[in-house]
Amino acid sequence: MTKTPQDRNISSSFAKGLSVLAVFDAETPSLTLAEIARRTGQDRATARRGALTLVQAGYLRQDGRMLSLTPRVLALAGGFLQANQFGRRVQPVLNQHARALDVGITLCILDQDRVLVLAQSTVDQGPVTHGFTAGSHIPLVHTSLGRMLLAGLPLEELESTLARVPIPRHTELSLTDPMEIGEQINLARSQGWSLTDSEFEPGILGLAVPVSAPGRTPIVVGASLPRGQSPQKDSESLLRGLQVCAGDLRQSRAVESL
Amino acid sequence: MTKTPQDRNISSSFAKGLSVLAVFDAETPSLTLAEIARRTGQDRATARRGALTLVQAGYLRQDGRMLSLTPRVLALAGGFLQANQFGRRVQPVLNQHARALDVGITLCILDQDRVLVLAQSTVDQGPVTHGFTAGSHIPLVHTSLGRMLLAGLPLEELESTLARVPIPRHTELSLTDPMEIGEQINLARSQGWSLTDSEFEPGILGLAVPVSAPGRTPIVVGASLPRGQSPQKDSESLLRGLQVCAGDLRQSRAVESL
DNA sequence: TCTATTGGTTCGTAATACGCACATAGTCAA
DNA sequence: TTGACTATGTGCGTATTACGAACCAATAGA
Repeated sequence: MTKTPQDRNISSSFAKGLSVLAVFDAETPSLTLAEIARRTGQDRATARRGALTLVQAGYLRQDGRMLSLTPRVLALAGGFLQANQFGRRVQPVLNQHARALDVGITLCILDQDRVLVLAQSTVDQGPVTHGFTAGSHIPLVHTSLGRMLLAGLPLEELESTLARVPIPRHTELSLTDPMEIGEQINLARSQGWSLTDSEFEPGILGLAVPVSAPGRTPIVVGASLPRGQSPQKDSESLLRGLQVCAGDLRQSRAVESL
Repeated sequence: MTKTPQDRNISSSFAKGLSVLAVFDAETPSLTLAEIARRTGQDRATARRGALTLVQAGYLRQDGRMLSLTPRVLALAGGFLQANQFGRRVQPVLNQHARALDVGITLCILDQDRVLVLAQSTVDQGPVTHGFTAGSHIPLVHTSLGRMLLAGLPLEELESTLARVPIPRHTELSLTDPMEIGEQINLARSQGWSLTDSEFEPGILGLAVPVSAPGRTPIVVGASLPRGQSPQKDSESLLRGLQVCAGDLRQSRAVESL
């Protein structure tokens, strides 16, 4: 009657618990037990055990019936950031170019069909402030960052991804036809940069260029700027700046093993 | 023969797995299975199951025999940062004051007897660049940030903490007598700021002021500057700047519920 | 008010993770 | 090379563990 050919090397309890920790995202900063159970697809009792374990370990805190993340989760990320010398190698480069170009620069990677912000330069009051930080997720198909990342995928992976991801509609100008989006991605790949115009935020241009070498895990940097009369012209100097920034990052060898 | 009065609400497998994830810190960016087992105090087989589960979940990657964190752990931190609007409320304030004062400003909290960096403004090439980022741990008893944090603890907690933590010796000037350190902490509490001189890095001053209200979970901001002839004088204007910064953070209500 | 949902608890049982043990393969010194 | 040591992978019997249904109490919503 053994019907579960489970991998004895994987701890399913642990995996279930992890998925509890992972349901806390930007949109839902605090959740009830019932919510967690629903989102993880676990039984309420199971989700409760997972959540209580996380509370005991200090990763979650409980205020009444709401559960939310504690600062301790930052320590986990800190391990990654320090291991890759982000503070020493990446952040200074981003800051330097951001200062010179007077824009916020974002470094991103793909993670689970989403764009994950690895690091972001910090310029006072940029024109577009969505409040993204390292660890934030940003839209995939309607941002220059996302499209440039997708352009770095192997073709078959790109196709399956495009077929899989939802295509929301952030603005009137958001492309909704997967074919059109695919073309923009191909364009980005061939020309080596990606420009989006008001597809995520009205009146805002997004510009992104690759950092990683072709064929490797895609990593990109990008920036936003307010749309003027001529998007192409507006972004010309910024494009060159971003390309220099990407070159510096490549040279710093900081993003090679991600 | 039942001898383990275990809490049925806690999943011990999950807790063990979490401790595997937590052993990856700044000093040891990649570990072997045996190392993990040793550090977590778990059986090798147990540690292996935990690690393999983390690999499958995408939080760890395996290169040969070495295991290391993947960028995905950043997403966990992102949940916390976004929930508390760090990108929108905290980072801009830090950046603004950092720019005005021309120093890097660090926002910290206590976590497990360590100083955890919550956020950091990044000024181009500050004098002291340890490469700290959000999620980094910095020394507790020999930095102004750590002492100011300790000064915010209830007295009995402070005592037990001081008795518990190791006291390393970073420089010739590092205080090593717990009593002396305790006095410095008391001084910090009474005067409302903390100054350290070359106790962590030779020739570098550290200055920190509290952000949190007295009695609440301590949160502090601080900065570093090179030591001149007179530490007190050097830091006078910076102290006022940090106090304004702390006031702004208080007003932004961003750090109330940590 | 009534009703639906939630949080908390109990408990029998199936499933699971534990950890010893063994086999193998590197690693370093002598 | 040899030999001692350490690391990794895996099998497996068994005790532990986590599962989830069922139930009650409390809360929220209408």
